[in-house]
Amino acid sequence: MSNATIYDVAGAAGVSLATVSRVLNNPEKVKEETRQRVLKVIKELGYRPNVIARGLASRKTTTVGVVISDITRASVAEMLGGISDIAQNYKYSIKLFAIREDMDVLDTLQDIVAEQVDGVLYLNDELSENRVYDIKKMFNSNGIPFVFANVVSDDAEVPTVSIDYEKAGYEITKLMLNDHRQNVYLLSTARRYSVNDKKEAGYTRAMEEAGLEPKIFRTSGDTNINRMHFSTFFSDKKIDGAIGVRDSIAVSFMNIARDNGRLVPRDLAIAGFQNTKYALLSRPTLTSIDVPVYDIGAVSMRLLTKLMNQKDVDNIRIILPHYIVKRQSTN
Amino acid sequence: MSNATIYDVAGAAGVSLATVSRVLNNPEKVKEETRQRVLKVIKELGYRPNVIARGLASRKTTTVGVVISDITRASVAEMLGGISDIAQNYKYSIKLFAIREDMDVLDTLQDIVAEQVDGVLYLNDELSENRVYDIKKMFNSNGIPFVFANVVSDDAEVPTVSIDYEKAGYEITKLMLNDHRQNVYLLSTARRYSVNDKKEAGYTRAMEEAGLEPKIFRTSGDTNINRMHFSTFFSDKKIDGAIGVRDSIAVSFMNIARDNGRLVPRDLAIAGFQNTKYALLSRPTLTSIDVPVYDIGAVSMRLLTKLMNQKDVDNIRIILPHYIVKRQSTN
DNA sequence: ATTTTTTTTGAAAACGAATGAAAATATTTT
DNA sequence: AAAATATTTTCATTCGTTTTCAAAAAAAAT
Repeated sequence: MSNATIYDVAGAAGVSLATVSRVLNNPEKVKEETRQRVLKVIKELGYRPNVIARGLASRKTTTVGVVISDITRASVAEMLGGISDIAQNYKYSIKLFAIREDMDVLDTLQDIVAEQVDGVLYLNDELSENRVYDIKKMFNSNGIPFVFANVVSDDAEVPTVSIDYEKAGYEITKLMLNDHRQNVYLLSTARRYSVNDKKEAGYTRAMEEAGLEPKIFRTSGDTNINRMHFSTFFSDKKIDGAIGVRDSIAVSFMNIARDNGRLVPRDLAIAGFQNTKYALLSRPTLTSIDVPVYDIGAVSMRLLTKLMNQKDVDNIRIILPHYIVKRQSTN
Repeated sequence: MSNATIYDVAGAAGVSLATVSRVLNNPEKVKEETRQRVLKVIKELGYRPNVIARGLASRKTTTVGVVISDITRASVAEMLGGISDIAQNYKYSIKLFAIREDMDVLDTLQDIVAEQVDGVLYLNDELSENRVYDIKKMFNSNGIPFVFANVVSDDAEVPTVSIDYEKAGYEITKLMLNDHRQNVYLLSTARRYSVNDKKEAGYTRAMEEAGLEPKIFRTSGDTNINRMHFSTFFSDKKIDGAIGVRDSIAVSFMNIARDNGRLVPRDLAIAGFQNTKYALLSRPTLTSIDVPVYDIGAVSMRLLTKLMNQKDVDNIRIILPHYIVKRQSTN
């Protein structure tokens, strides 16, 4: 049990605990000589300050709460990777809070507040504008800094980090239209939320500019259900282009199209969003919008540290660049 | 700022803070009538006990540390899903600790100890037996319960949850041999660690039983490097079966085999490990060993809660069942 | 109506560190 | 060498809970 406390260190070094505390937190305030002595004892005893006690006394836990819904999704995991790397640089710990469908979100957030985290990172692209507003209000009233990662919101006071999804939707649609495709579908999700709304907006803008009717098909995320839904496409619809709001949707659509005898990309161009490994491992490989998920995580975390340290931040709404990775599934 | 403390509650309810504390922690010890009164005030004030202060006083944080290396890997993320669900049931919070290549593991673990977590879950299938031993020693000397998830170790005192990888390796190899394949390769990783050692052992046993020479090919995890390495296979080697220690390895090998004109499964049978989404989204779909990753996470967490609560646990080495999911890449 | 037993409450001491004010020591100025 | 000033260290309090011990109140037994 190497449970040396600050008292043990103080005793062994022949100083008061205040001095030990200062060696750790304000080293410049203690004389070089005593500092070295204390440092030596600290090393000998293998002392590490009890993070909980420190948290109580200083009212800072150097811990950030990260709120996620489905960690299983590749993008979430990768974002977490970015967060974790930066958090480590700034010596913050990460507490994970998974929000399940059946839970009262605001109530859970209250719990997070009780956990005394110094700030919160909210990862969830499936948020509606109303939800964002509620969450903002709740954290503000508790004085807890927060950042939304990969969320878009029209509220200029909400700190967010994401890409310009409208533009991305526009560009990828444009890519197909320039290739003389006439029947380009957007495969979106059944549930509505702001990120996908933007993609849809961009898609719609491109279609309308070209004098074409936008055709949005909504599906659940589930792969098996998709198979059923998608099959209907190939009986009569003369589809020649499809954009999935996620790579996994695009890939499973592509597989089913090929099962139905369509040649990709000759008969049918397909593209996805997110540029995950699916896009790379599929055959043909999938054209996809590269969303810098890792960076979104990293940048959010960096923004959050600034907010936590009261630095006046010039820009709380960060848009990162995206680009289209062209692969075999489009011309 | 809804920062009601236990004092505020005590004051408003006209009782001492000890009573309020009891209402929360030993409700049966306080008279029904006062309990209701206190509970009412708690609700009115929106009081939630400060988790940090509680942690200091009780020396329990109801927090578990989860140690991971690469969260990006699908299996890790899914395991985390299982952990998170169970942790929530038992009201434990999760603190995430990512260990990077360049870090001193033992030193990091000391930090985790300083964080006062009640227990630790170590997720990492890439551990050597020595490492496991060091980690065990370190946690034992600090009296912190721990469980290794998806790790195999020969040390009977180390709590682990995993599947029988040796058996799985044997079975999947057997599947190919029964199909009269003669040149079955195992595609393993360059770095050695116990989980893959077991897979290799199972593969080797099956091959030797059949009087065939085991052929293990070691590759890095990187997809691009794989491409180079794998290509050499198709110039002269008369390979007719391949087992990847991960789905992603198997899929990328399969893609390259097809690029080289091999027909799967006619010329070449392929199988993977883990049964991830890759296996499902690849064409042909990939035969794979289903490792119940979510369950491994969930069961580890449950085992850990038992250990944290000093319950005498009958079995600290849990083997979960696996099964082979046969798909198009094998006959 | 006492006394005894049981239940319910409160006062006060932890828990381990941070911190502002005061004391001690060292340094500079005169 | 004393006074003034600056630096370093210690003292005492605080953070918001849990928990022990003892006192008070209520219930049961006489």
